[in-house]
Amino acid sequence: MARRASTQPTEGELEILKVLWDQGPSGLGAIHQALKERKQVALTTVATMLKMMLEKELVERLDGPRGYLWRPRVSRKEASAGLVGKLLEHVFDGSARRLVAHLVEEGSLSARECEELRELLESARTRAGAKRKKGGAR
Amino acid sequence: MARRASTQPTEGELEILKVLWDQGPSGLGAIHQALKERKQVALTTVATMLKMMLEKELVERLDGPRGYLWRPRVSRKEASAGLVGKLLEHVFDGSARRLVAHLVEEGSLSARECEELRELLESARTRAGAKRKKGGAR
DNA sequence: ATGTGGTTTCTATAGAATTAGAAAAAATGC
DNA sequence: GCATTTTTTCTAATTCTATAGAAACCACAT
Repeated sequence: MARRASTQPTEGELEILKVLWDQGPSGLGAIHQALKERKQVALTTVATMLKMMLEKELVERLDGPRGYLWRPRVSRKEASAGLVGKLLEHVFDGSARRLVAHLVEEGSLSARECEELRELLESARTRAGAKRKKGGAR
Repeated sequence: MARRASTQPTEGELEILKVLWDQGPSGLGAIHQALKERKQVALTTVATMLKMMLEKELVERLDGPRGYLWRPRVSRKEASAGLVGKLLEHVFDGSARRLVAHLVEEGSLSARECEELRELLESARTRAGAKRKKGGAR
């Protein structure tokens, strides 16, 4: 009668990872400082979350000058893959095309971004079919 | 010492919404049936979730032939917007362009899909700047 | 009218996530 | 060395989510 034993970062954990991705290995204080900008949160809360993330192997600790430095063990890319995958699977029926279409419709892309992406897709198109690592329709 | 009072669908709720979006207003039995295809789950579990979703106003009930018919109160589009928004915000720093770039890099798009998207972006590019509803950089 | 079968409500458990106080431990400043 | 600050650990309350049994409810066929 329980739930998943996820290794995926939760939303809160993601916030911390984002800080670490952005500013590199940081001490508790620095992490707390960065988070406070966006949301009021106690120092010990951050500490507790880091501890949990350590168990989930989302971060590791390095001996730093003052206590530990916390470093992500998952890359932004890896975390993204998991989250995007879930989104695709649950909402867009596995169709990345539909996801992009959604972004376009929602106006999330500026004209310039559309342009950039067209170019990106242009070059990807020629490479696709060869590179192909695992999930064509993930 | 509490948490948000979210109105966002959870993963489980999303599964139910997905069923409702796909097959329209349905009775409990039909929903349960559809869900069972993917995961073993008890009928009462589905019923309880529907009840919670009712409180969150994610669904509404219509008097049907046998009990209620359950109907989504959020469109696929709305739910998508929320989820994609969160993903963008937390992982891609609000850059939809980076999200698409991620999809391309991950090989989530087939050559044909790239082609389709290029066309889609082509036409969007010309319209963008005029239409623009709210979140250019969401 | 009564049993049958699906539906709904009530109740409860348990794990995950979020939050943070208290206190211990460690480093730092003087 | 000792006070101060920072970090870490311990503990715990609260909420959310997922799960489902038990029982009440209701339509309806015979």
